[in-house]
Amino acid sequence: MKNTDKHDEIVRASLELIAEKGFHGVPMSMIAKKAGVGAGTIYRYFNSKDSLITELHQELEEKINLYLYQGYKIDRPLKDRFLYLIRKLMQYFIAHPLHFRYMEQYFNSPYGISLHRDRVLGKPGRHDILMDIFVEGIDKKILKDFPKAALFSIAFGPLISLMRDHILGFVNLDENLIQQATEACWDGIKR
Amino acid sequence: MKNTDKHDEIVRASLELIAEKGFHGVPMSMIAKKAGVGAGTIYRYFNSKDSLITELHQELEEKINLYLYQGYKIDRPLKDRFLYLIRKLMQYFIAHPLHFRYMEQYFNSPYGISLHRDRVLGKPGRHDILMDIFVEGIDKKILKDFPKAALFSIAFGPLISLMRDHILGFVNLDENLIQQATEACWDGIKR
DNA sequence: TAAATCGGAGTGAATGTTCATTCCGGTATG
DNA sequence: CATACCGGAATGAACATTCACTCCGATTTA
Repeated sequence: MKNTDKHDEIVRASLELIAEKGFHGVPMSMIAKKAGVGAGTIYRYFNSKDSLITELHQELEEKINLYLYQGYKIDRPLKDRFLYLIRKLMQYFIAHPLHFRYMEQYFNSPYGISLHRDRVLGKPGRHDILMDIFVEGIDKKILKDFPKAALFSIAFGPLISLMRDHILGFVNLDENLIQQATEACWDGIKR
Repeated sequence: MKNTDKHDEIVRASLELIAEKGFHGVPMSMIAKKAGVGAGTIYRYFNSKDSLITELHQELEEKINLYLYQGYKIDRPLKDRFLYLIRKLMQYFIAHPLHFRYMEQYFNSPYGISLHRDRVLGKPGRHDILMDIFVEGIDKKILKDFPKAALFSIAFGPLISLMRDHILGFVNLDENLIQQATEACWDGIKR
């Protein structure tokens, strides 16, 4: 492979623009301009706008997973592992607000919904450390015996909502708030 | 008085289509077809697609508020009032899934974000029974002393997330789940 | 009362705009 | 000079919106 500068520029520009304006608010021409390339050049690196959107999502998800699993200790108690994960997730998104906005957009789109379906209904082949925790927790009677989707909602609903308000400037997610919120999430799913 | 049949048909068609496909997935021509009117007719009732979207939202919000405040007892204890509200909200959305999907779309759009800003940052002139409960609860030291936006997120994040999964068919929101979820919401915000 | 006229709701083809995508001439690279 | 790579004008499809026209019930006129 050769010069990936342009590829990266396109990705960066897309991320910034889409996170701010949404998928439909950003024409390819705008991405091209911001990336400093010709409109046609984008199509040398991506098949379509759709695949640009999807690939960008995958790229972000990989980055996030990598970050989450750094320092993850499989042998700690369930609660510790859970709190560790959501804490890191919040850290990540506070440090990368554009990533959050992008993922949120994606999640609230047809792409994201089918992805979510695969996750919470447990499509075979998908491996998800969080879902493993849920399964283990239900099994060991530590967590409520709810469908995985419900545990996910109860645990992540408030976090996502808080993150958004933080990034939009409606609240300031300080250490105290994070502490309380993560504890509340745990209390919501524990038996 | 004039005949409002067409107006109502347009509103009904818009609600169904937009709830299912999203704002951008629904051309005006599609709405016209489903409503059984000419494309131009829509513009006799609404100035633009934008105002159709906004007016539909307002209409729904009024309906929902009306329903919520039916039977609301201002003299009950704070906790009871809070639980009453979120319970009724869930009932409403379970009974009207299209309304939920529409409101969710709206909420996750630029329109909704500025509306949310007005709400949680307390734009003067807006009167919101829920925010009153938060203010009173903080004042009486019943609720955590967090910004209103944070209380809102912690209380409603899980509900919205659960509602969505219910409507998409990922979980079944039965009485038990509702009970547990609403209690968890309260526990999340109480001191 | 019957005919003529009016007003305004309703229509949908036409318009103009905004894109995603393509294409081809130019430019760097080897 | 040949090859790979780029740019951005050109293209065509999808849409929101407009407008010249039709239709029909109400109102006026004869």
